[in-house]
Amino acid sequence: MSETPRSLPAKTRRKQLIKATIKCIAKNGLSGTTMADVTKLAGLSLGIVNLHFETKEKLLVETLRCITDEYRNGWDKIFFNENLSTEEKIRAHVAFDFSRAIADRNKLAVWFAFWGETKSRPTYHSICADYIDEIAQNLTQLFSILKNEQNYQSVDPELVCTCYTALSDGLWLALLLTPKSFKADDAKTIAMHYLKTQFPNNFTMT
Amino acid sequence: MSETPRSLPAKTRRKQLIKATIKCIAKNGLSGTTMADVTKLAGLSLGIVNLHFETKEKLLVETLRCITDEYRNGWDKIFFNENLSTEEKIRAHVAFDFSRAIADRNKLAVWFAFWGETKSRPTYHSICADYIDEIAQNLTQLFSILKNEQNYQSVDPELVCTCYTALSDGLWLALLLTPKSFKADDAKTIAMHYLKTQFPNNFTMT
DNA sequence: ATCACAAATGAATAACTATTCATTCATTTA
DNA sequence: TAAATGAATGAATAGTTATTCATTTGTGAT
Repeated sequence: MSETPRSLPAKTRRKQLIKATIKCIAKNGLSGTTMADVTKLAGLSLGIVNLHFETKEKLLVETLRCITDEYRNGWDKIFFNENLSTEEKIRAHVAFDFSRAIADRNKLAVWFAFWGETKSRPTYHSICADYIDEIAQNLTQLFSILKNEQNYQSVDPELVCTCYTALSDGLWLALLLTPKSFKADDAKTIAMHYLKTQFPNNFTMT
Repeated sequence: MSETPRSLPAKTRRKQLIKATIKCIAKNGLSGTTMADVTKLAGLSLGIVNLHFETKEKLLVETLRCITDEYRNGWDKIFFNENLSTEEKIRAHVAFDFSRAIADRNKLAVWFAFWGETKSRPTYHSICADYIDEIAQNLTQLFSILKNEQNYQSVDPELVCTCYTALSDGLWLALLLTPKSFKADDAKTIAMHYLKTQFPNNFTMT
């Protein structure tokens, strides 16, 4: 019998509850997410969240941290991969932004749910501010290196970074709001279209 | 004495309550917005929302409709202004997107709060889907006209519209998340930077 | 087998919040 | 000026939901 054991390592349980929270936020919104919903979705008992996270608020914070960490880790793997050229790293970054794992509609709903609350919740805000800054620095650096390697005269790496990042966030919104007519591949095409305008020698050919 | 009269036309009261709701969502988030907060912010009594909107949910829906209408109306004024050239209309659109009235941080918080819930609330979703479609059609048309007027060979108006729209949404997010280091003027610069890549003859000079 | 321990349960509780509606109050009408 | 009207009030109510904790249950040690 491979029944789920009643007792499980704390880390596994926490992960299980966070996964249920993501599903629940996507399904009911942040304001409609209750402890009863989350625990039912996880197939566990009502009291379990308080056992593993103390409060609902802490569960939510850990959920946000989970998806920001996932994004940051994926991005680090690309940035610090010695086998990739600068161009390949940028390509990999775009592919990552619109991959199954990241551009998943449930997770997108969670991102936007928390973004909508950053103004009122300093904790959410600082978790977001953290990774945003780190990734902006790394991405700017990649654009800067590519500019020098390939002698692009008029490119402003910092501006291109801000522009690409905003574009990517906005494309995520389109994936969330109009999933029927707009797919991850369309988003990727548009992101590459922008990069082509800045680095025609690198991103024009497939 | 110019005290606020105790009794006021229903429309005025409704507007007053919607304004308070916007402030409240910005201050406390959608999940932290209570009837008590909204009415206190409006300087009115607890029961008044139910008197004018029946339920909290209906107040929220009208709040969303209020900001989408404001956006749509502003945009219509530009699009149907016979005194503006196509280029001027596009310029005016960018200026509008990052104007005081639209790129206001309270209102941005409201946009994102509702976007974060569209997946779970069909009503919110359909209100958004509505205006998105209309504006996309109009904006695509402007790009298409400009392309033909000025003989831009390789421009794809629909793609440019999707790209500009996503970029603009993403820049709004940046204004919401990093208000200290990123201002409306920076956002405008970046939006124009993108348009320059597509229509260098029109948007390169100030 | 038995015991001891830790994890999990879920009924009960406490806290919160939307909604109701009898009453108050300002304005208008006669 | 008095009566009628209906907008506004806010205490009371009803419903919802986070949290607690006494009890149950599975697991590993002896």
